[in-house]
Amino acid sequence: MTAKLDRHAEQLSALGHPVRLAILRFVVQGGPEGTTAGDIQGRVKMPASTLSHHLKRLVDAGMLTSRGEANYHYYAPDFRALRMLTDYLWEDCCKRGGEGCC
Amino acid sequence: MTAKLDRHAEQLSALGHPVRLAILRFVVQGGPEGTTAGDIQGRVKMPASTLSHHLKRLVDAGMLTSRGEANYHYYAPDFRALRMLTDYLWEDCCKRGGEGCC
DNA sequence: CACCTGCTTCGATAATTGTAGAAGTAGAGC
DNA sequence: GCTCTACTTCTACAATTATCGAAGCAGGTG
Repeated sequence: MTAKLDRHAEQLSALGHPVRLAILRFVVQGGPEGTTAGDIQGRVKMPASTLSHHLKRLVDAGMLTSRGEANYHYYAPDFRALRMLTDYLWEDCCKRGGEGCC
Repeated sequence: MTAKLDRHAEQLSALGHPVRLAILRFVVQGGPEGTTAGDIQGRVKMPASTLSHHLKRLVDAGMLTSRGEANYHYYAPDFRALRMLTDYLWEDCCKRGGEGCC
């Protein structure tokens, strides 16, 4: 019970940084095929080491998956995880009274 | 453009802590009337000062609104902000190619 | 008008997170 | 097998965030 909450908090925390949120959106917009680290760097403009740290955080949180192909690294969104996360926020909305909210 | 991203990152960051996520869900489940700080404390079990700090963070991020009535403080969810936030994550999904994801 | 309740604000300390240069690695090409 | 590209990992320092006791404050109540 708490485990699920902690996991979702970790995911939200991973998204709770301007650079990582920009990365996630860019990768989401790029679709299931994935986007290379280089393309992401071209978008967010920062040292590779810093970018890599942020990408690792997103992968660890389960928001992105990564796959290496030749010497490129592709990052793809985990749509299922993202959907579960957004749904979680609305779960049991107003069950303790009230209405007309969701 | 970046302002909106920064704002949403701030909101996600506010939700990215187990205690605050638990608070938000509890308040969301409590409906539009709001939930008192005392009721929230009964749920999350922690010193009042720490709780108050977390509540302030959620209000500052615009996820909750607060209202004082007698000597109780009511916290209510900002459903509009929450909806905009969850929608934002999916905005322009796959517009750079790919399909079958959203 | 003391004084109690229900919370917030202050202040200090501990813990986590962000940043980026330098060094390391895996694969492609000559 | 050297070298270049495309990243990642290491390391260290800076900045932010979390926690909670103590003090403060705005209503109510006797």
